[in-house]
This record gives sequence, C-alpha cells and structure tokens, in this order.
Amino acid sequence: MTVSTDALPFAVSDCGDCTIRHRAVCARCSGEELAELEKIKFYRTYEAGQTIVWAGDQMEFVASVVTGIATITQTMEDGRTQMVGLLLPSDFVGRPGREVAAYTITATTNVLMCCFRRKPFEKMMERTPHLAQRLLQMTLDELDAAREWMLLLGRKTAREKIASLLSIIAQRNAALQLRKPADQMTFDLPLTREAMADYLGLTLETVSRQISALRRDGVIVLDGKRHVTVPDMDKLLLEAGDDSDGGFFN
Amino acid sequence: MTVSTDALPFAVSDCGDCTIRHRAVCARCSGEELAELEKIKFYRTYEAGQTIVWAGDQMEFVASVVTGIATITQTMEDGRTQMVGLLLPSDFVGRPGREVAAYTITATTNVLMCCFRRKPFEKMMERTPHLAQRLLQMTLDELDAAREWMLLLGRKTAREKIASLLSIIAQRNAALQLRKPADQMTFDLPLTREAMADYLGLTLETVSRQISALRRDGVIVLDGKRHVTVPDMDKLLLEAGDDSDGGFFN
DNA sequence: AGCAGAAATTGACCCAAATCAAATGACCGT
DNA sequence: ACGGTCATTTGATTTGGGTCAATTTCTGCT
Repeated sequence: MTVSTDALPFAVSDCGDCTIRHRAVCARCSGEELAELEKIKFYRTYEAGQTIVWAGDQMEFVASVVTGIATITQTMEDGRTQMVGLLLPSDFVGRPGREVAAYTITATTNVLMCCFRRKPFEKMMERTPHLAQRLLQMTLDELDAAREWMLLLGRKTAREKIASLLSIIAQRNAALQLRKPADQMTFDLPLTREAMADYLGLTLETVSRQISALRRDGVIVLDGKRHVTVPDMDKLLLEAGDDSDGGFFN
Repeated sequence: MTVSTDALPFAVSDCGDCTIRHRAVCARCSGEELAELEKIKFYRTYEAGQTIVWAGDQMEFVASVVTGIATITQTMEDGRTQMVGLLLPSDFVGRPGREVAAYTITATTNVLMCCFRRKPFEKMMERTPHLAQRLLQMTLDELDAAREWMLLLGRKTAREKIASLLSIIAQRNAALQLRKPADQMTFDLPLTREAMADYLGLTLETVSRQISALRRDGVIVLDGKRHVTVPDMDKLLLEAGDDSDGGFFN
C-alpha cells in the first residue's frame, strides 16, 4: 500500500483512511506525528466469524476499525454471553496501558483493522496531548452509548429493545450516508438473530418473534431475512420508547 | 477554608482532598497548575435525597466527589428508571465539552463536591496534557465498569444480580479500608432497596425477596435492614456467577 | 413514650420471555 | 435438481420476576 505522510490537514494517506477521514485517532496530528504513527502501524484483516481477540489474550496493539463490523462480548462460564460493544468503522479497539484483553472481539463481517504497536503508541500518547484528548472524547461517547444501552437492558420490553436496535442501526446508516433521518429508510441488518439477542439480553427466539410482530404491525417491512425498510421512522422511535430525539443529545 | 498551593508532590491542601489524596483530577499537576485549579474551584454540599443535576440542565461546572455517594440515573417518560452510574468519593462528575447534562444526578447520602468552573477547566485541559490523560484513564475504568454492569443487566438472574451488587460493595469497602478481601466481612448498604432495584433492573420487591433468600441460605447475615455480614466471601462470589476474581482484571 | 410516615417484607396471582421442540427457508457445493 | 448445513420462524409449555395488596419494621419527631 502506498503511504503519504505529507502533512496537509486532510492529506489522504493510508493513515488517513483510518484516522482522518473517519472520526478517529489523529485528526489533529501534525505531519511529524503522522509520520511517527506510520512507523508503528500495520494492517490486519479478519474474515466474518473469526475471533480477533480472546478475553485474556496478550494485547500487542491497539487499533482502529477501517472497514467491517466487529462485536465486543463477555461470556460467563456456563456460556451465557452478552455483547458489551459494537465496533464500526473508525472505532478504536484496545486500551492503552492494558496488557491483557478484558473482552472477546469477533468479526461479524470481513474486517480490516489499522493496528498500532501498543508500546510505542503509549509512548507517543505521553508526548502528544491531542491523542489523549481525542481518545477521551471517543471514550466518553462510548460511555454514553453504554449508558443508553444499560437503560435498554434493564428497563425495556423485548419489543422496545428490538425497536431500539433497529433505530440505532437506521440512524447510524443515515449518518454515514448523510441522509436526513426522514421518512422512507432502508438498510441491511449486519447481525444474525443470535447476535441481536446477545446485544439485547434476549433469546434468539424472542428476537425472531418480536421482529415478526413489528412486521405484522406494519412498523417495519422485511425483504428477505436481513433487509429492512422503515416506512415511518417516528413510529419506530415511538416503539423504542426513547424520547423523541432517539436518545442523542450533544 | 484554608488553601495551600505550595507544590510538594503530595501537598495536602483543599485541592488535595479532592484531587490528590483520592485518585482524582490532578495527581501529577505542578504547583502552578494546582494554583490555577484553585482559582476556578469551589465547594458545594447536597443533602441526602437532593437532586444535584437534572438531565437537561445547563452544566456550569465539572466536579469531583469528595465525600458521600451519588447516583446517575436515566428515566423514561413513563417513569421507568435505570441507574447508569454510581458516584463514590474521588469520582469525576460531568463531561468536558458538554453544555447540557445528559443524566440526572442525585445524592443518596450527604455529598460534598469540589467543583471547577467548566469553561476555564476545559481551557486548562487543552494546555495540560496529564489532565486529559488522567481523565482518559478514569473514563476507561468507568467504561469497563459499565460493561460488567451490562452483563449483569442482560444475563444474570435476580439472585446473581443481588449477589453481584453485594460483592461489589464489599470489595469496594475492602479496598478503601485496605483489608484483604478475606473471610469475615461487614459493611452497610449505602442504597435503599429501591435504589438497588434501579441499579439492577429489578423491582424493589424482588430485591427484598432475594436478599431474604440469601439470608435464609446463609450466604449473608443481616443485622437490621442495612448492615450486612458476609461469612464466606467465596460463597457470595460463587452466587454472583462471576469468574473467581470477581470480574476484576487490570 | 407514642405516633406518623417511610422503608422493607411477605403473600397471591399473573404475564412476558425463556425453554423445549419442530418445521421451514436460504444457501452451499456437487 | 439434490442433499446438507445453518439461520430463522413458529408453536406449546414453563417459569422467573412483575404486579397488586397487606402487613411489619424502622426512623424520626414532638
């Protein structure tokens, strides 16, 4: 892959792909700093279904998702599993200062990650204030998402959970495609029923039933198992039980 | 209150109370920086039961809890509420860069907070790298706690939820008092049954029933409603369904 | 000490979601 | 077209925790 480290604010380089054009690591880095990142960076690909990191593994890198979708899950000894994070392009993976992974990360689609060797990345963080500042903003966003998710897990009904997940996916799609979250809306589910169940703290049967119910009630239209159309976004948001803005402030 | 801004690494000043002796904001700040923090800092007290911040309020400060316990909660229009954070001494409150509070914060005991005016604090963060670095570490810890909590909310039974909460409180007490998490262990519940229910995604009746069940089964001993003794910590951890270390890596 | 109000317990009943079990559909390579 | 595997749907039944309703126990307060 070709690499350009020249330092125009929006220089498009490989690093750009994972750190500038997305909302990721080094948006405000100088050319010198970019060059330094280049040196400790490498790419990895994973196939759909492959485990990227096992909980307990030694972590030799931190990374940024370039393309594809991965999940962060926690599992109890008896096999009960709960998804605790969803990784989309531009999301950061790993924790500076942590040697051992706390969670299992699994690719749900093919995934391309831009990895930085952990030790030098940590060293660089000490010297480069906006790296920590950027990471702080991203982590605070994740924490907000986790809290929204906790409300869902603790207090919402199965139907509300499904509606919430669908509107989260719909809104993210809208954000990526820069369409306004208006009327007609169409997208593919990036998760199996089982993954959705692990996300929502349900069984896959309940997920299936509630999706069928929402279809019967005309809240969504299904085309195949995975392709969803939302004829009336407001109706879906209402079913999700969120306040009107869908839970997004800021 | 007397304030000393002289710059010995562990100078005990008012600021020290909330930022050095606890694990909080400015552990690595220079004397100059401490002096700067002094200028934008003030104290506030809240009585048990009082709301500190309403979701949607303008936030004029960020803060650090000095003494007491507060909760972060989210509420749906129909009144269902879920606790999404528990604030203990040294915990940070508020989000730099956010004008409007996303959550309601309530004092469950009398609370003393050390507040910093938000705007100058944000300015200072830009100039002072270790502030952001410190905050990043704290936020990552909170995110880990939130993820542990998500597993609890999504996949644990009522009994496991109660056992988990009790062991979290027990272990925190052990940490503060520097006792090893050994056999006999005793503490007061800082939360009402209702607050515990909001923490765990249960009703207060279920909380009450499960506490009674754990008492009947000899896992805990109650002395009054609030004082708990754990005769065998391992047994409690087993009931919590966590891996043996109680879910703490790092 | 005695009373009022809040916090907590306990009981009876019900229902949403889990569990167990089959059937159907989609996609693959041959 | 033909099995074979995996994902999904749908049905029948059970159950854990919610709901509704009394008590009982604490905690001030005068």
